[in-house]
Amino acid sequence: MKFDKGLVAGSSTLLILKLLEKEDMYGYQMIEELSRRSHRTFEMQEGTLYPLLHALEKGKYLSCCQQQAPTGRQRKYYHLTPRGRELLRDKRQEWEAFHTGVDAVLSFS
Amino acid sequence: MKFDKGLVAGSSTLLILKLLEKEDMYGYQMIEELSRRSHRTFEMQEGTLYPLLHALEKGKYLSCCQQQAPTGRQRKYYHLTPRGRELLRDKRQEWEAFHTGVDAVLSFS
DNA sequence: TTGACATACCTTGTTTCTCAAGGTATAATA
DNA sequence: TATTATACCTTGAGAAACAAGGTATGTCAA
Repeated sequence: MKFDKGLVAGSSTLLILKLLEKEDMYGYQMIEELSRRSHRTFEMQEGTLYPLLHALEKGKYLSCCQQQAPTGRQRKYYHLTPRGRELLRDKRQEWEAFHTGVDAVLSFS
Repeated sequence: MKFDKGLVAGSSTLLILKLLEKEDMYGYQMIEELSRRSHRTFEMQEGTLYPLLHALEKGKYLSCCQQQAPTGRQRKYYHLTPRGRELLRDKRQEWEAFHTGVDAVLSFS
């Protein structure tokens, strides 16, 4: 689905961090998983994901290690650092507050 | 509260249209009302609101008429057009879908 | 009366972010 | 052999918030 660019922008970090909460993943896999878990609601573009991953790595929220896949191809697996877990918690709270605020306005009559 | 710029961006149009659903308002009043109805969650900046109002007016989603306030001061009251009501409905649906998608990803375990 | 504050409108410049579009390279498949 | 899927990446255009600045009027206390 096509969303307002803004909504996507505000949530992409949260969504990616959440994906990595339980297991390490590589970029291509994240796009697949995000689509799957959201029931095809979110189809993140590569041009959105890769710069975001690089920024998160630079900020020490993610660490990265290159591994050989069973197929023989090279993959970059990203891992959530403790610092990244904190950010996930913060972003989650931010989302809750935001979501509550919007619904309060929408339900006003 | 301070939010990720993106989330604000994605919802500002929806929130403003919703404010005007039941009554006409002027810019300054919208900022107050939005803050009140969201329980101080959203403090929209004037630099965000005024360009947005102008864009919505240009797109015929809002109409505007200047009126003299009881205080003697000039105010620009904005009114939701039928076209604006359609946009409100669409933006509302977009928000529902988005919100459902995010929660689906966040509740995945 | 004068200074501060609230009301009410507006614009500019910076920054940040998505995404379309393009690129590279390898493995699998037809 | 050609195409598709996988897997990574960058560039450039466009959109939008917001800090910071501006103008002007009305109210109110010292």
